Amino acid sequence: MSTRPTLAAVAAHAGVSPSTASLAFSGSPRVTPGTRERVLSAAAELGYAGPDPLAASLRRGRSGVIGAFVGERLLYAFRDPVAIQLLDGITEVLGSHGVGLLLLAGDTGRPSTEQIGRIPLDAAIFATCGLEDDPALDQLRSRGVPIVVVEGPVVDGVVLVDIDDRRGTRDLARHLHDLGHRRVEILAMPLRLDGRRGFIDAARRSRAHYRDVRHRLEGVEDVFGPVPAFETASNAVAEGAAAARVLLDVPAHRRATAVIAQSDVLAAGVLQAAAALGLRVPEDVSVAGFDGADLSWLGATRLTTVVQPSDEKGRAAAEAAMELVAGGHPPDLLLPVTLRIGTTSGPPPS
Amino acid sequence: MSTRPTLAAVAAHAGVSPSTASLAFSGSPRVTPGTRERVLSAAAELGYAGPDPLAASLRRGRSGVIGAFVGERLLYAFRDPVAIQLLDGITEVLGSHGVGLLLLAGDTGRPSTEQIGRIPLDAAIFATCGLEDDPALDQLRSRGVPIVVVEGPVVDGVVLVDIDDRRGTRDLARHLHDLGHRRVEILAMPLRLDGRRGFIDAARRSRAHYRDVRHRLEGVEDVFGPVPAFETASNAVAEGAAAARVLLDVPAHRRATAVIAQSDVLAAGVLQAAAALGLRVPEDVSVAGFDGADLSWLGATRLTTVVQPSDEKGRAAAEAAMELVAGGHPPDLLLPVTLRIGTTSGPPPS
DNA sequence: AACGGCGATCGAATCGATTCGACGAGGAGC
DNA sequence: GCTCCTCGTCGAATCGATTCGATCGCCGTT
Repeated sequence: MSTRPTLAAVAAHAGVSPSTASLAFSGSPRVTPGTRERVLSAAAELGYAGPDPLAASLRRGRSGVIGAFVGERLLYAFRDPVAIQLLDGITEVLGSHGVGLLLLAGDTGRPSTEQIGRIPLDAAIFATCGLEDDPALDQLRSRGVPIVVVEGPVVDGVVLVDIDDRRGTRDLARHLHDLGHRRVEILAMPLRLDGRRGFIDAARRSRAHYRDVRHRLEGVEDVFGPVPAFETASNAVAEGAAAARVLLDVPAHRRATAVIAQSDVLAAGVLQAAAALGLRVPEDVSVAGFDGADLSWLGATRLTTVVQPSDEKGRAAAEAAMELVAGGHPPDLLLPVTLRIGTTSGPPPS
Repeated sequence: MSTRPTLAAVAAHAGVSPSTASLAFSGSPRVTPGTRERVLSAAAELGYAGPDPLAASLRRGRSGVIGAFVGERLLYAFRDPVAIQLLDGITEVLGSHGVGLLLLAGDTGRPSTEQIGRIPLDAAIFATCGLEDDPALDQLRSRGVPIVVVEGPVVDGVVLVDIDDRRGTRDLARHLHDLGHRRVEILAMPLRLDGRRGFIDAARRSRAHYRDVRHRLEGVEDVFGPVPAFETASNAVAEGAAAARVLLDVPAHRRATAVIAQSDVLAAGVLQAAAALGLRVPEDVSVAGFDGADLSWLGATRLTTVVQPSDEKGRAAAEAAMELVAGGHPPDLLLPVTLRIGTTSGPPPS
């Protein structure tokens, strides 16, 4: 009893050949109901729970597992509402195909490199990590694993699922400009994960690791021209609040009339900081975000933001991955975003 | 070029046998540095990225993948700070072993049942789902996949990682009792996922799906005896707030002097509702939670709660799983919890 | 010089299923 | 009644690496 029965054993017990037994388990119509029945009951007698997935995978050349790389540490990704919706969209599609989602920490050195070599992946989705030079990406490519990248770099042979970050922020900036704002500041997500905070200069900007962050800067500049941008160390409410205290705690005549946060999470921090400083939103300062995340805990306040289809992004990425696995050539995708005007933007103080 | 090179091809190219090539790749000390070098450069020439994980897995009998079942839908699990910390603890340990984490939606019918049969798992961790009668559990057991259950049922041959829910709530209840409270109410997490809300009666309670919820009821009753308990439909802030409005929006003489929420998330909802109703905490009503989650967005308020080591729970579960895979027999585990008294509990109004 | 020992390399079996082409029997058509 | 076709079943090759035990050669020893 130390060893589990194999398909061959079941076949022998049922008095059929292994091939027939295999057909029976795969539910092929080429096998007689009676025979199938015999095989199944033989399996039941022997306590055989079905073909070994490992062996089947080897033969088929597919493991039924798709890897998702989420930034740096999983914990951070889990805290990001957008990443979560993205993952949810991915699992939704993969689940319906009977494919499992393997979580991998991207943007990091040793562990994942080793993992990638040992874990059978049918395809990989780079979900929320910059990767201009990710070793994991190269390794997977040389292994021939199909890859889908969400908001990542344009790489040959890799399917890209993107959203129109630049256009979205441009629309948002125009909205603020139309309201009369002329002095705005940007609260930026990290350009790379080195824990740095502070105003972004040209040198720093050129070392940006994340494409979406850059695009969201550019969108604002399309309307306002050069604008001061303050980089946060991570995309978190507390980070946004801390940065906003720096930006807003200055005399009114030098204060920006609008703060454009690059994410709703950061914007929530700005709202918190503004309240703490006794500034009214939008009377004293307008606040805008990006993502269209669920911020119901803000109460009656509805954030002016750019809504992106996070879950749709996940579904699209997963579907592209499935198509790649099937041997297809899905096209790159650019998903639209829409401006949603809430209660946090208004005319600048006169 | 349509087909990738195999280890055998590399071996031939390097002028060694496949076995030696394999040894070279696995970094065995039994192979001469010179030979290894020759094999590696042959691999580089042929564009061979290393042994196929699928084939290696079959031979080894291990896939390097461990499955984590999280309740119902991943999206909900992702919203739960405890579940997230748990997953983070799991990934931390698995990552250090070079093992991947496969996310699976438990507590659901079709898709996972099918997935389980097709995906090679070395072990499974049931993370946050009740499963008195989960078909996935049975299926995995009959397949011989080692299983670790976090706060799940006691099943023969399954390792249990648990926390002392009952003792924790008991300590908390005693704290409130010592303060003078005599009329308390419980705000409970769902007993099962059928979307039901309302006071829990005996019939409902007997159909409970989740053990931790039951234990947290019992802990309170150990001190106060029978106590009204209001069940929420899901563990979310908004749910807690909605339920708290029902519990608190009554004349003061009929109102509970303390609300014991079964999670910090629910407790946050209670605080929200109390504020909306104009009730001061803890002067008008004391509020307590469970988990010790990060609620820094509450500001200065520090919730009285029972702190559980969520990440430690994850690490312990993952380590137990690794030990099972290695053929060991890790013991069941009961992790301690500690009462943390914050600013939300005080004497009852006189 | 012969022998023993040791370490590097090789052969061959194995992991467990899938699948393609072949084969045989039974039924339909002429 | 004979042939042809079809449907169900079987054999055997294959997926790609790992690993145990055997082999072969080299070096040190007496």
